[in-house]
Order: sequence, then C-alpha cells, then structure tokens
Amino acid sequence: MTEQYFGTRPTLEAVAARAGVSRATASRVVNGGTGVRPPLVDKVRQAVEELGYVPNPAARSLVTRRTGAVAVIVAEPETRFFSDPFFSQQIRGISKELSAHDVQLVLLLVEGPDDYGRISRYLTGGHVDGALAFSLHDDDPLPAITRGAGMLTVFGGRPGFPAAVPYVDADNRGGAREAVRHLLSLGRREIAHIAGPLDQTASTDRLAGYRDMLPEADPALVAEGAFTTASGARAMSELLARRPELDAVFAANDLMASGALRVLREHGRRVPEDVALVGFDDMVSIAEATDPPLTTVRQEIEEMGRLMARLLLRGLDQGVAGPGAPSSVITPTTLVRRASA
Amino acid sequence: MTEQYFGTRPTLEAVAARAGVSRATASRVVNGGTGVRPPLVDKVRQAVEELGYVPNPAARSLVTRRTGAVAVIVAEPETRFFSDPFFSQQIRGISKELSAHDVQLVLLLVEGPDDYGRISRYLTGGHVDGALAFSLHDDDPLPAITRGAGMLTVFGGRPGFPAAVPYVDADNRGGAREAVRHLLSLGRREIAHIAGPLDQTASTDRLAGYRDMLPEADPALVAEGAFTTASGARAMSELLARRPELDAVFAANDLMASGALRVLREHGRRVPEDVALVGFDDMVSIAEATDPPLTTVRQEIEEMGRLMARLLLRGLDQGVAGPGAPSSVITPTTLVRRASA
DNA sequence: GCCCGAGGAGAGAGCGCTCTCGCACGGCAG
DNA sequence: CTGCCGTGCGAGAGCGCTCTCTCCTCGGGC
Repeated sequence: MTEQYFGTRPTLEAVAARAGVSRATASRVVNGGTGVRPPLVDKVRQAVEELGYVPNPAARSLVTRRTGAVAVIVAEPETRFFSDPFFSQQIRGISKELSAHDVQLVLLLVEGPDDYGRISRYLTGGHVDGALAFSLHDDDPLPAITRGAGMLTVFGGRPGFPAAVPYVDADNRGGAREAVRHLLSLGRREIAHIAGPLDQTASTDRLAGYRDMLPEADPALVAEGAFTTASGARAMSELLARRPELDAVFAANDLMASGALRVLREHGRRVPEDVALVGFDDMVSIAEATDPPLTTVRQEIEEMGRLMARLLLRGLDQGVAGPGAPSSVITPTTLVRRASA
Repeated sequence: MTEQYFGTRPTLEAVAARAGVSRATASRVVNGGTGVRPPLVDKVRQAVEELGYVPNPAARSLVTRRTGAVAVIVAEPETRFFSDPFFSQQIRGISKELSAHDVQLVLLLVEGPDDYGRISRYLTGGHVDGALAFSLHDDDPLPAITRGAGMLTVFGGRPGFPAAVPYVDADNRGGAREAVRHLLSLGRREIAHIAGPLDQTASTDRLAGYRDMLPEADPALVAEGAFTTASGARAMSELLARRPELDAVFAANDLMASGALRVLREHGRRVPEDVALVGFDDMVSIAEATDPPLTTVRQEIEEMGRLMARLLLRGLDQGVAGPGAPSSVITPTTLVRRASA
C-alpha cells in the first residue's frame, strides 16, 4: 500500500535525495546497477520502493531516443479484420514476444485510404522504434511509407513486389502442394481450387502450389474468392456450374472452405464421398466446427507473429545501420487430416 | 520527396531559425497558431514543410504531462480471445474513435497472472493518459490496479462488483428477456438456457433475463458453458440427458449456440421444428454460417467500443478531478430473426 | 500630441532523465 | 613513502519542447 502523492509523482531526484546519493548514481541503479557498490545499490532500491518510484518514460526516451514501443499496422478492409481470427492470433504471438522484452505494442488500424497520412505522420514522429505490418495488397502504400519514415519494418506475409524487405510467411506454395497431393492420393482427378484475392501473395502462392501439382488443369477449375465465407460459397456455385463433374476442392482458407461446404451440401453433394474438401489455415474454431470437420493445411499463426516480433527486435538491437536488415523467414505448414478429405 | 537528414531530425529550433522567428512563436504556430500574425504563421508553416518537421512526442509529453495515448487492456484466457470476433470488433470501434481524436491505442494483452505486475507498472509509469479494460471476471484484479495507478478507466461490460466505475454494456438482461419472449410466442414451453461462465456479469445478466420470463423454470433446464463452441455442445448434451422433452434453447452467445446446434442434429432433433434455438451477439460470420442460420440477439459491438473510447476521452478532457467521472452507458439490443427460431 | 492598454513576439526557465567527464580515494608497485 | 592506475561517485550539460513573463509596438481616446 504505497502512499499516493497526487499530482507530484516522485522523480529520480527525490529517490537520490532519500538514498543520500547523486541523481547519477540513482539512475545507474535503476538501469541495472552496474558500477555501483552493493550498499549503495540497496539504499537506492529501498528509496525506490518507499517512494513508489517509476521512471518517466517521456524524459527517458527524450534522451535515449528509444521509445520502447513498436507499431503494429493492420491494413485490411473491414470485412476481414473482424471475421477472421487470423489477425487476433498473430497479434497474440506478437504481444507475447514483445512483452517478454518489455516493449509495448501500439496498434494502428487502417480504416481507409485517408488513414495513411496519419500513419505516416505517426511513424516519422518517432513514437515508436519499429513497425510490424500486415497483409499487403500488391498496390499497398505501406512499404513506401515505412521506408519513407526510415522505420525498420517487418512484414507479415510476403510482399507482392520485389523490394528486399524482411518478412515472415508460411510456406504457402508448399502447403498448397501438399493439399493437392493429398487429394490426388485419394484418387481424385477433377480437383478445383477456390483462390483468395489474387492481388495478395498468400493467394497467388497457394494457387502456384496448386498449379505445381496440376500443370494441365483446366483454368475453369479455378475460381477467385475473397477469403470470406460468403465469397467461398459464391465461388463454389460458379465451379459447380462450370464443372459439375468435379470431385475435389482445395480452398485457399478455411472460411471459404466452410462456405463451399454449405453450397456443396445444398447441391446434394456428399463430403467427402462425392467431393473431397481441403482448406487452409487450420483455424480450429472453424475447421472443427464444420460438419464434417475440415481437413486443412495448418500454419503456425501465433508462431509467425512471435517470429515477426523477434526479427524486429533483433534488427532494432543491432541498430538500423547494423550489419544487415533482418532476413526473412518461411515457416513450415502441415496437413491436418480430419473428415472432409 | 523530403530530404532525409539521417540521425538528426529537424527540431523546433531549426524551424524557428529558418522562419526567422523565435522558438516560442514556432511552437505557437505548430500548436494551432492563435495569437500569431498571419504572415509569420505562413513563414513558419513553410519552414515546417521544407524541413519536414514533426514534433518530438517525448519532449512534448515531458512538459505537457499528456501522452496522447490510451491503453486497451484485454484480460481473457487464451481460448476466447482468438476464437471470438467479439474483441476484434470492439477494438475496431475503439480504434476509430481514438484515431479521430489523434489518440493512440496501446494494446496490453494479459496472458497470465504474472502479467498484472507488468500492467500495473506500465500504468503507473504514465505511458498513457487513460485506459479501457475488458471482460472482467468477478475476482479480476484489474479495477484495483487501474484505481491504484490513479488511471481513469472505462470498462467494457458491467463489472461484477459494486464499485462505481464507468462502463459500457449491452442490455443483456433485456435482450435475454426478448429472446425468451420470442420463444414463448412460438408456443415453446420447455425452454432451456445455456449460460456463459457465471463469474461474468454478461452471463448472470442474461440468465437473470431468462428467469425474469420463466420464474418457475426447472433449474435442470439451465446448464453452464464457457462461451465456446465446445462448451455449448457439452452443455447441450447435458440438457438433452436431463430434459429430453425440451423444445427450445436460448444460448448466451452464438458460439455456444452453434455447438448446441451440432449436438441437436446429432441427436436427430430438427431445428427449428423440434427444438427452436436462439443465440446472442449476432456474430454475423457465425450466425449466418450455421444451418439453419441463427436467430439471435444483436448487440452493437463496434458501437460499444466507440462509446467506451468516447466516454474515456470526455473524462480525460475534463480532467480527472473534473465535475464527475464519466457515467455508464447501456446500449440496446435487438432480436434478429433468422431460421433457427 | 501624449498616455495608456492590448496584443504580439522573444527570452528563458524548466519538464525528468541519461551520460560524459572529472575528481577523489584506495591499492599496489617501486 | 611516493606515484600511478583503476574504480566509484558526483556535477552538470543537454535532449526538444511548452509556457510564463516581460518587453515592445501600435492604435485609440482625450
């Protein structure tokens, strides 16, 4: 039960006075205590305790030029951010890693094109030491903004342009190959694909994996969705109209797979007997809730978030001018077999 | 294309020099420009532009004692945070309101009991001006922490203790009454309830609403879940075992309703013919994806988030010592009729 | 034409911290 | 016993900004 000094929080000065040392020594103790003799360390520690001293972050970062915070920028049209647990999970991984290093997470949600100015100003303002950014479309202005602000930034998902920026991504192409390979191993021959929006690399990479395994496949077997349940349903209807004889579907995420599943059932196709279905993500709350439960390609979403944070922190520690920008990381995927294929 | 001065960003001093005015005048212009004659204002504005000046937030908040940031504290066991779009949506509303006022959002996720120390230190450290906190269990230490830190805090959801803290909550009790009233109007007489965890007021309030309409109901008609799909399924199994003759279920959220739906189907009960089912939340991605689509009680989640932020900002503006802590707000609910009841 | 008041601009103090520098003191070698 | 080096501590400058206080200037009223 520490006393409350309303209005005037104790300063380092006060701590120093109470401990009978100089401000410099008090500062040394607060920041690790190296080079100070034990008895003095104890005295200062005690003074800190008694006064309930907490360093003023503004004063500190004014001189250190470090804020101890990083921005997490989520640029995604309405629909996806709050229907897709993907981001929550990735942010969770990021949060864990950051708070383990006592770094704070400032969340910047981009709601519309006007927001980019705000974000840009915020980054150049030096509120944060670095940034993590998500889910770029090919024409996303974010990389240009973070570069312009001179802000070290790690991206989530491979950016859709040749710039050499550090990123963390799942092995989308390999995962897709595995999904299709599984369907082939079940004896399926008319394998359709419901792709995500093709201005995102996650979609194009998964499509590329599909094509790797089925180079001869009829283009009519591919339909584009938008990573939402509804778009998956729509794409499935299209595919059934175009190629009624299809016997398998690989959807680029679980949400679209669940939409497809509903449409398949409405058309009287049994899953997996008539049509085998594989998703992507292994979003447990979706994949296990469908009937039948979804066979899907699992990516370690939380781990990817953790990796992004780790990469950024490492880059920050070496200084931006250090031996190298952090390099990128591709995380493996695994096929999770449930009942739908 | 502003020139980049690596290492040395321009200061107010530099702007003042370039504009041929004093630092004080430059500051006045940057902060609104009142009391400065137009020609000087223009000169300063131009200098700001040319140098690409952005104020140093640390220096600023060192003297103003305002950070321009608020904390959003999410204390929720793993499972729920990333399976439930609830939070994402509420955070979205908060983010919109905050960024409209140029206030930043610092996200603090509580991963375990050890984190409370970290949070407490962070709040007392003065990193933020105020806080928004979520989803308290009855024994949650958060209110004590924010009070101890002297931090103005608006809660999301009615806290489970008598303290007079400002909060924003949906009309859980009224919504529950409406759900049950609807089931009664359909002629159902054996109406069961799948409650949420009973150490949260959202659950107890919804249960209270159920009891308001059915004061005589057999206690065996109520089972407790945990707001997850799996727990909803489990609760439904229990209820069917205890009261096989039930003809309606009101679940305290959509996730549990979807779990219940699966179990009902597994037991050969048709929905809505044999058993009518109503959920709560109107989580569109769930309620519309079930088969049949879920009748549910809608709460305006994003709006609630926006309101929380508005309440906090207003309180902050008046100063904590102002005429009054912000008062609480209860937002209305509406019944959304789909096919399940 | 003079005085007074209002309003606009500048000087300077400080917000709370870190960090460099210099000084003092103790131990050891010569 | 003296000189030198290493270590521990304190003094003080300064990070970039805001804001008060003072000074100056200009306009209006008598």
